[in-house]
Amino acid sequence: MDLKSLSQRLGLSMTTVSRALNGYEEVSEATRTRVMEAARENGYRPNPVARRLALGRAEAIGVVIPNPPGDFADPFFIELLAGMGSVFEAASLDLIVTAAPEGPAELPVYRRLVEGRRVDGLIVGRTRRHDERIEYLLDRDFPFVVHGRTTTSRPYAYLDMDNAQAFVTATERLIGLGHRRIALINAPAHLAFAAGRHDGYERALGAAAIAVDPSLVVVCDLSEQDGHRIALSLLDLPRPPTGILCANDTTALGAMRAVKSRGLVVGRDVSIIGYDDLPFAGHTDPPLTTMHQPIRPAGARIAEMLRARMSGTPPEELQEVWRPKLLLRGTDGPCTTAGGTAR
Amino acid sequence: MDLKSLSQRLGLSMTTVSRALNGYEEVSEATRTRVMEAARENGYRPNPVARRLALGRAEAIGVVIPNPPGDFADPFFIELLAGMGSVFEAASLDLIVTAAPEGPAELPVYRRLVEGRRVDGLIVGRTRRHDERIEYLLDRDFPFVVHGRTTTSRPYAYLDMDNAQAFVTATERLIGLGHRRIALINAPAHLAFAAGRHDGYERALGAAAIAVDPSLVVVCDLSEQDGHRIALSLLDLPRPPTGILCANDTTALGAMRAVKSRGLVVGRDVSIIGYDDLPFAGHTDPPLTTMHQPIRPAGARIAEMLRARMSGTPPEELQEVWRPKLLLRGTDGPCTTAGGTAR
DNA sequence: TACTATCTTCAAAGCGCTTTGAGAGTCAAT
DNA sequence: ATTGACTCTCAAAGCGCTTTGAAGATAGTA
Repeated sequence: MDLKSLSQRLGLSMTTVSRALNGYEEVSEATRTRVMEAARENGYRPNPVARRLALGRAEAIGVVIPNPPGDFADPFFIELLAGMGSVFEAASLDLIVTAAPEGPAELPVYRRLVEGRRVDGLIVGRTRRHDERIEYLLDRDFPFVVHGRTTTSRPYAYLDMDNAQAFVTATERLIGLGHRRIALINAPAHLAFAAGRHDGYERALGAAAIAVDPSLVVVCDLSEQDGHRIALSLLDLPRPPTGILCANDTTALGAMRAVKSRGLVVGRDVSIIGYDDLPFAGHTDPPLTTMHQPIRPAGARIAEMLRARMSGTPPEELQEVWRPKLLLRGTDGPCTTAGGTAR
Repeated sequence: MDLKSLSQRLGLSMTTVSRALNGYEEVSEATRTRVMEAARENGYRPNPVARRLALGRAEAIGVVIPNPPGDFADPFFIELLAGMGSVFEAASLDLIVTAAPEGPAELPVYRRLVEGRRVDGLIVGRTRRHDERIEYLLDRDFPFVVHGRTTTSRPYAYLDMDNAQAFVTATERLIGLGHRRIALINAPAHLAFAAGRHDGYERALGAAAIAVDPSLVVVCDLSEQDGHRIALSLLDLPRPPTGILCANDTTALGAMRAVKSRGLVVGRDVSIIGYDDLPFAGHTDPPLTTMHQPIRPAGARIAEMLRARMSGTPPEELQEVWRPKLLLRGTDGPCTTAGGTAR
């Protein structure tokens, strides 16, 4: 059933039927209801492709999921997708998902989407401190929303977590528990959120008049293995930390394994705080104290922001920072070591 | 740069340029290279929407991710997406992702994709024993590939894991370690793979002449919580099991927690085997023995199968069953209890 | 030279929708 | 009656591509 046969059946022109269906003023109420009814009865669905051609829009949104070639892709991405999905579905926008590894193959994927007119808007995730994807999109004045933040002089729309605040909170928690030697296992410096976390960590230490010990600040590739390796090296320090802040839950898992393998007890000898609150976090042994962020709502909000951006809202009005919440579970505890050193 | 201006610039008709670009025979080699070159120089990309309208295809594939309203969506789905992504990208097919919870809202999402001509093919996951999505697609003769299997009299394309074989293997492993009281925490019966797993379990027990004890076969909703609850009830049995086979790794996590909370040691007092090999599985304490399946390659293969199906390969030729591998880690061990009972 | 066979190229007709610019019909005011 | 102001409806022109059916150019044969 296409527009033509529907309008013939109704004895109306295609124009009138199309207008009735799309809510134009110039159609009388009577004809409109008549048309709507007939459309429903005949199961008429406008051909989206024809519609797009006429409108000159793609009626689609693009997301590129960053998948490290070897690793598992970040599981939280699917939650973000689910959150966005509901909003786009309601707006009958298609959500086009592509996978690309970080690196030289990444930008071409974005170009294909943008220059090939396959999408009307993009969502950018796993943001880097300097991010050429964002520069590219800004250059072309293409609508997009970033999950995270980057460094650029031009305004852009984003929804970010307050990483600095999160790590102030986490650090303060450990300080409040009596810890003085607190390590930070951070993400690689090129990722945007790493800087904020480092800031928060130093700020909280400063406020408590604790000197920053550079040997306690280390970078990890976000894998469990690397978290394990790095935590071991921290524990082998002459004066090892009694608390460890981790870049994410996966890293925290590795750190826990390291602590246990040294015969120490997590949450007693060494406190650990993660970040993300992945599904497994409540179920480790002991359950992981971590920073929780509402991922699905964030996805939904990002989708709404993108819709606003696409209909002309200036990027300055589309900038939000959400605060993760500290979720106390079992891996943090009072510092039990005199002098603030484990063992 | 559109086809018209490109052909004008070349002094050729749109027909010839279009044909040259799309590899038709009727164009001389000389013109073809001339056209190709000009297209590249001018950065010409055919408008996909116009192309689709003319061709009458959507050039897109649909996937619906099943997201339980409350829970985290299954993390392995993103791996499947990543696997499919590369294949579709190469074929320049768009991958359209929608989220829908299992239930009454699910089929309408499929109908919208199919009847709204938004996709040329679909991938169906989280297959149910009786699956109305599959019946619907078969009724309409719409191309699709199933991840899993279902019960229907009509042939359809699928890639499934050999669940029966997997659970034969897992069960035999425990039997080989001396276990006699082996529990099965299975998935809800309406999910397709549950039956196969139950079969495999019983088959292996039968082969070892061990009677099936119905009180050792229980159903779980696949969450950690439920796995924990059910494992506790198993351990409270008059004659508790010494080995537990779990429907998935998440359930296994819950079971491990239950065992520990009873003061028992996982892998010594009670052996546990999971299924999926999720990223965390190697990093639990002790590391989880589980069944591994190559998810990303499976996604890629499913994508290829769908392309074949869309170009006419009969479904009978597109049916594959892959064998998961048993990954021995630390949660299985010899039965230490005389009489085959824990404690 | 005329005529057919073969190779290249083209103009024009869709694909199914939206939208422009204009034409009918209605009614109150002149 | 005439005019103007609305209200409702329509035919036709795109949107940018593919493809059909036909024609022009070139070469081969009689």
